[in-house]
Amino acid sequence: MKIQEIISEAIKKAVKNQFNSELPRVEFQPTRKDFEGDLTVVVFPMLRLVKTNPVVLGEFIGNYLTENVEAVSKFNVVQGFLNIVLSDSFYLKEFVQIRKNSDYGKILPTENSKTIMVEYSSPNTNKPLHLGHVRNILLGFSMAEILKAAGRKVIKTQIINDRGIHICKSMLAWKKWGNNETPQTANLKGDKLVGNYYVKFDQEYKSEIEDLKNQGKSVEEAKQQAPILLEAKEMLLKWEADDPETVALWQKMNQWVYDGFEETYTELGVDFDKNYYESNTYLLGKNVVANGLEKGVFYKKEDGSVWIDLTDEGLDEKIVLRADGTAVYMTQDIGTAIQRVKDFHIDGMVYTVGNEQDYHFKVLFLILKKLGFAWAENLYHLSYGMVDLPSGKMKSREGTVVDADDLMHEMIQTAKNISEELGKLDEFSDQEKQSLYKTIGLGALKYFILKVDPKKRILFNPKESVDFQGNTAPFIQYTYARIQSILRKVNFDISKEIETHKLHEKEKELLKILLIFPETVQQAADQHSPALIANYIYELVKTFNSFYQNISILSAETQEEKTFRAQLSKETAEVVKTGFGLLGIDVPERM
RNA sequence: GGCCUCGUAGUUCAACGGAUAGAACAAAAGUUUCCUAAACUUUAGAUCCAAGUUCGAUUCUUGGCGAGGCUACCA
Repeated sequence: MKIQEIISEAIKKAVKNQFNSELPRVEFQPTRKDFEGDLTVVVFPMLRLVKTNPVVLGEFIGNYLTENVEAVSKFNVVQGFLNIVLSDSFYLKEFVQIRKNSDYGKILPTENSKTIMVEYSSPNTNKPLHLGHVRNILLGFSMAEILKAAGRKVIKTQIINDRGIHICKSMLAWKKWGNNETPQTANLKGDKLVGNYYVKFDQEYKSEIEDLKNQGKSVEEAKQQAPILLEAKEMLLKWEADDPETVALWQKMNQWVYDGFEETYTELGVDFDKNYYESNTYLLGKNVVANGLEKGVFYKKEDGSVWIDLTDEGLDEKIVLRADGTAVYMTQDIGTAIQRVKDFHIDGMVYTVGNEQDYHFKVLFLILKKLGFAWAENLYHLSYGMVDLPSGKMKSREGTVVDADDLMHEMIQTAKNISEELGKLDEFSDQEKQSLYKTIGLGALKYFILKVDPKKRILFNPKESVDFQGNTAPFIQYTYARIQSILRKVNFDISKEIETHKLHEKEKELLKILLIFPETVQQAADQHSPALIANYIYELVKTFNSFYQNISILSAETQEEKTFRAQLSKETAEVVKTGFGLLGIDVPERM
């Protein structure tokens, strides 16, 4: 049982005996640094039930705890705050438990564990991945890892947006001007190649619009009548009619894109258990709408379109099927969700999608609830803010996007430049250096993005944002590497358990943080926030550095002290590694 | 117009309704015969405004102001 629970039970019992009132719960918080103590009980909330003043009640509880709970060694009361000091032996015992547990911080899934599907990335196949996708991918992947660590079974998925007019645009441009170019002949990643033709289409389209305007057409007319657009629409019809030539081209070009994406995913260190393709799912959901119509969840308008009325929930009416009977985005998402539950028997889903779709997911979840699916209670939209540039909003057509691959290369290059400047890695082989630059550069990128609360927008300055000092991955990685170095030099037996030891202030500080790691993982899972893990790891590392700088292992007076400090260092490194693993960030053994 | 999110040091980020609002970068000062100075230790600096609820509000409610998003029979 956790110490909070033990103390909480004891307090409830004491208050009941003394004042005859039942406390609903006891509130704890870590004691602030300026006061003596480890754990603080807030007495104020109890005063509603127990008529006395906070100091008296605090003293009473404090005395009771010191006498009846072994782990409590002393206490003090400041205003309405009861500060409890826990005994060194309590901490030492807890530490032994941590060391015994090789999966510290993780809960292993059992038969009864919930299965959660995490969707992320979900790209279009007409252009390469960019910075916005990077935030999405990192968040989704990290969330999947955190949920796993919190004892859930996880299936990672992406839905690939592989059909529609936008794909036809790049196909058409390639057909017209591509000269049968391939990624091999062009020596270009497939997604880049296809993306270039999408841009090419847009240029032609714009110039045609200009021509038409000069011929006296209005802007609206020009946009709709541009020959190249009409041609693209025609192509979409052919695709929908299964025209063999069109489908073959579509398959060929999409495959180029998939190969390109795969490279980027591998470089980022993420993967998927299952891919869904929109070309397979875009017809799903129509029969669900029909059923819902029978049940009265939806209603039909005169023109034949089907709607749901959500005005009772403070939302609008929303269309779920067009007048011509074809599906809209919502129809598809309803169908896909149901399909996924069928495929994997999942209990819930996390959708990693930008916050411009907050409304869409609110409606989607509500519809699924109204349709009566039990799992609809466990849907979560992991919504995140835009990634802005100092120059303004990213627009793919205006070339202001930061390409994911370019960005990663730039980060690795920056890591290289800084390392060379400092001359830190001169002894390493070229291969080791390359691998380190990657670990550091990509770590910096991932950490920079994940440490921020997902729902906040990020201002990303490619040049200045990546700092190799302070609250950054390189700082943490460096500390990890240093600990490994310390441990290599320690030549005594650190497997021996320390039973009694007077804890140094710095040791205790570090130990306290180590103890809350499992809680932090659970919280991060519950709140869907990798940022909690990132900030926890930073706090841990900072505390370690202070510990390490102020009390030396080797100059410790007794063998016990040396051993204990080495153990603390080792455990810190383990937790950093585990925590960073949840963020998808590597740690180097040396740097 | 309606709905949603955000607003904290010069900058980038923290803070289950709790004590004197924490860090980092940038600025100023210091610490290396001692396990990696990419470190550590100091100093200075902030809750958009106004009411309300509360023993207590950065946090909750209401009203302003500011930034962004959504408000398609696109996905």
